[in-house]
Amino acid sequence: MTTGDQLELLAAPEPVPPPVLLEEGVDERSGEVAPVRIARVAVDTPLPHLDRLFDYAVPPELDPQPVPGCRVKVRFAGRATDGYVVGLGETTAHEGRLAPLTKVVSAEPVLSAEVLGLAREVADRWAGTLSDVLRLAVPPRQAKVEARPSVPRPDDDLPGVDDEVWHLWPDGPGFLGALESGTSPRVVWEALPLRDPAVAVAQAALATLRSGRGTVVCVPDARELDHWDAALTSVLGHGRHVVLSSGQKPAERYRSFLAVARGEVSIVLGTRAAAFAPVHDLGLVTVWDDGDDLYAEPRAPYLHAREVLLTRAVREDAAVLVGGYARTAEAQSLVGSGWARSMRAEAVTRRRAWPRLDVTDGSVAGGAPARLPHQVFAAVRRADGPVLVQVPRRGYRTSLSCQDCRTPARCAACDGPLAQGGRGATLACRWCGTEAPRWTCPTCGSARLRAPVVGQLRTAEEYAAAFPDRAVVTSGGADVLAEAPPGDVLVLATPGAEPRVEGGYALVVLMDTWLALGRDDLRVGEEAHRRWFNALALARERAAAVAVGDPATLQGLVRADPAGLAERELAERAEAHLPPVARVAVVEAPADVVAELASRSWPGATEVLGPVPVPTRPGEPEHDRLVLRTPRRDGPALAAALKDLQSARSAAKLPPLRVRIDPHAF
DNA sequence: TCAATCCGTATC
DNA sequence: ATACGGATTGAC
Repeated sequence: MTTGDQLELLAAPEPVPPPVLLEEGVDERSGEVAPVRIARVAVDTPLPHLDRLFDYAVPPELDPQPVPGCRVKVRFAGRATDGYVVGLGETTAHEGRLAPLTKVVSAEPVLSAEVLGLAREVADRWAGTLSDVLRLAVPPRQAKVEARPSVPRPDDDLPGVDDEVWHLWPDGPGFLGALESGTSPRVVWEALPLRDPAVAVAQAALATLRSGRGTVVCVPDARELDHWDAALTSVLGHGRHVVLSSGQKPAERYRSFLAVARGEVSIVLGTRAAAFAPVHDLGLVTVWDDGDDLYAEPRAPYLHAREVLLTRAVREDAAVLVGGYARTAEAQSLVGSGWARSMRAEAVTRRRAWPRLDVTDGSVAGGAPARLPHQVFAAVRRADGPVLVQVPRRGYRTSLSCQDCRTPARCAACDGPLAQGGRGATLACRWCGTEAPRWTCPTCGSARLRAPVVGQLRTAEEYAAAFPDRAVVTSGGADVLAEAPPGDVLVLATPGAEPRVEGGYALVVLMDTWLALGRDDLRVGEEAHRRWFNALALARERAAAVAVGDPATLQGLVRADPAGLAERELAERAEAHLPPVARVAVVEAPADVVAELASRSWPGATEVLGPVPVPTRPGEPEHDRLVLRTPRRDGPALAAALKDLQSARSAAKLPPLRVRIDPHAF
């Protein structure tokens, strides 16, 4: 070999080693060479820079032997660590010595290839780690449950699909037919009072089951879960679905999970973590009331169950049903892009289904109790049957708005909420920090600002005194009622805590609607309308409804037009460059770290807003917040950049940053 | 010249 | 956390 050749070799880039057979064992009897079995393992480590697969040697004497998807113990960085085998083979790209699997915890394959792929995609989308996502996707093991598998089997024949409940929607029966024939339509569904959405979804799950495919149904909370569980049982009979929720006891939850993982049951009803349920041959994913913030995971990587389900539907070619009385801008964007179809009833049906809504200002007249508008007083006196009064909770985070027309005060630079006393005592944007010393209202030109009035919570005693012929019950806070007693009851409930009542309410009252609009996150309007529609949906047919507030801001509610409202909301988000039209990443960390991040260059057309101080409770360390905003197409690149950042930090033993992609609120 | 020790880095 | 490799230090 000449000197020149050697130099060339030295200058050449590091050669990528081909996968090699590392070690060989010789069978003593035959003398044949037996290759060493290698397990590829997803190791449970919180460190982003170690978020990849590692290979381990499988000792031949290990009992039981590993299978793909099973839980194992391995020695990782010197300590015993949990992991999942994601594959078995005979080659590795690792150049060093392989450590052996320490133990196969159980031969139960709890992590399917589908869920692994989903978890990887989800982790990347939210700049998080596979481990963090797998912790949500696979519940903790319960050995006793594994040993004694016991889910009741259905004891009757599969019923036929009954599309009666879907007749209110012209496309409804066709949708069920498509599911039953094995195709995968995608629908954003505007539900209506008068038909139980849980029964309608149960029929959709049944149609899907009759095509040989499974369904995941997500609902926001335990109260809905109970109702939907009963509805699914009424349609499907016993043993055809399981409930999977974080509220269950560990053994109960794991029993449901195992029944699904083993393919014994293929319809899953649950809260947000059920989005990962390992249903075999997935045919349909459904999410009810996707605007509920309970779908947003409060821990890293702060993912959203609706987005997980949509991702999953694409990966597994499943049908999609995003339903609610109200409609989110996110759901509307699926329609706007043509990805999903909007399913609504005709106008005449919608008018018949929703209660007729009168809007009254807050004027109080003689005869009514203190602070109770006389139109509300009169309507309650007139009502023949149960009455629901939705009372906004006090203590909402309030932002500033116009003194004269109540338009929220927004930042001229980024459309974020203005607040007093962020940095110093000047008026400044809570997102980007831009100061607005001379604010004027873009709607009416007024220069006067006000903090929205936080209304007095009317006490049950006041109502009881005003309506002596009615039993007054309350629901809210720690005491949430699922079902109100029948009869001439008057129910006072905070938004989201409204109980159902047998036969539906004769009257629904929405008190002080402007209070709900005084919050300052990006979903003010959407969230307020969602809660109003959900309350109105508890009314019986031809019920009355009264809203206390400004008729101009309640037009969409009066017209009972959730899709129209969602379209407007989406247009506003587009104009303000907010999700789901744009993608944002909200990063929180100590001020010096955030300052350095603010000066970096970020992928594509990413804008940097801030930093601004995060409002902190006493005793908490002070942090700054940076908002990175980017066109949707650059979302993956931004997430990758943030993941790289987290990796670099964890490799340097620095604490992780709090990174939230498209958070529900910030 | 060699071994003990320190430091940074990878973690199979 | 622990283990390893390379660099550094210090005794002979």
